[in-house]
Amino acid sequence: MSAKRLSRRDAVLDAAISTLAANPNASLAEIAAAAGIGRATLHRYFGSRHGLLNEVARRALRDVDEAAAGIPYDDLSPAQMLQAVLEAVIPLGDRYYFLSTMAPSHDPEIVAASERQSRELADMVEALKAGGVFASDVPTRWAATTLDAMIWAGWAAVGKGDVARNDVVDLAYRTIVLGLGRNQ
Amino acid sequence: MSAKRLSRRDAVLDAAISTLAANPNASLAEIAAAAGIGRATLHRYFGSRHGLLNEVARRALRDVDEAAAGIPYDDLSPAQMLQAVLEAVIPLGDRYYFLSTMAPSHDPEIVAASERQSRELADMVEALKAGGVFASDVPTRWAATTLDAMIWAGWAAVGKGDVARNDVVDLAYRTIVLGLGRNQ
DNA sequence: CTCAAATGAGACATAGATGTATCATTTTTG
DNA sequence: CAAAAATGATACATCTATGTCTCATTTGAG
Repeated sequence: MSAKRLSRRDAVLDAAISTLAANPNASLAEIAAAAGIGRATLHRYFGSRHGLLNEVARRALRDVDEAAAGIPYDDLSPAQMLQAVLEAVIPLGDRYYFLSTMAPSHDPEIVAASERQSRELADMVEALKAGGVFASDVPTRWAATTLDAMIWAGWAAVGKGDVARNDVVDLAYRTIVLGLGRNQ
Repeated sequence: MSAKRLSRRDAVLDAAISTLAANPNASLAEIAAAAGIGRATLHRYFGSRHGLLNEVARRALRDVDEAAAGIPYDDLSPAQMLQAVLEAVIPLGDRYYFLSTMAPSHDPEIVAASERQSRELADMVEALKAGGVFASDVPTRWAATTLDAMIWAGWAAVGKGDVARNDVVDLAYRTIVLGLGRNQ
């Protein structure tokens, strides 16, 4: 049963992320209802609201890590790498949103992992600059800000129905590459 | 006294927007403390939390309208118009954030005003396309999404200290114009 | 199939937020 | 200055969310 229970846990965490992304004030009762389980079971799984938020944050961090780890960086040009990252990460826009707005900032482990991911994003920006994809005079922090914003905005636009799911990566890619690239 | 009281009301609304932008779950006690007034006075002014959120939304809509109204559209090229809009609106990023995430969606007047502002943004995108600033093959909804995202991201980046206040408009302008522009 | 584990539903106590009322004090108005 | 209005502090009742517990029922393992 442990395997099944694990997958159920994951499903509950998924529902929690969706619900919280739609309404950051969602109560545990709403989250439990969205997950299709009883409120008592939610407490059995995660103890407290704090425990739930903690696990959601860890799950979000892990999802982003796994998506990034699946990219064959060595076989790709810098531009292809950017495209692959967008392809992998835009569907995780709700994770991004959760981490940047309501992640528990008390847990040092979560803070450390968030900072590591920010650092990795900055490293990618530097690589894109070195590879000539981004202009060298664009500040790295601004480029990273823009990437984050496009990832979340792309995900949100799909959710609102403003952009087709199959178009969003190309649109975001084009906007980023031209917007931060060297204007030849 | 009415003038003074009005300005005080405005100051309280300002504090409420700041506090709520930092923490959407902020209690009325926190908001009152941030505004430097007693919790009872907050109730005297706005009745209930719902009433406060309502007034904050109206204030945010009005601020954006006023900022937009101060722009001399007729004397500006399309590109200058975009720059002027960014200059006027990025400092209102917290208003934007509030309106897009926690505005009361029950009040038809607020919903209507929000929709009108979205329409005006879309109209500006069309004007920028017609003026050759934006590429004609960029979907209008995506361009509007990108503008919104850059406004909020720019404001947030200044708040986090990632970008200098005096740089953010130029950075956002460049990123938008190149990102959505015709790649010549 | 049988039994142990897990679950859902509900009761319950508690804590925090909200809304109302009161009163002494301060501020504004005339 | 004197009256009126507004404010802050406080007390109070209420409501909601949270966390714990129990028990009948369901589910899964052996």
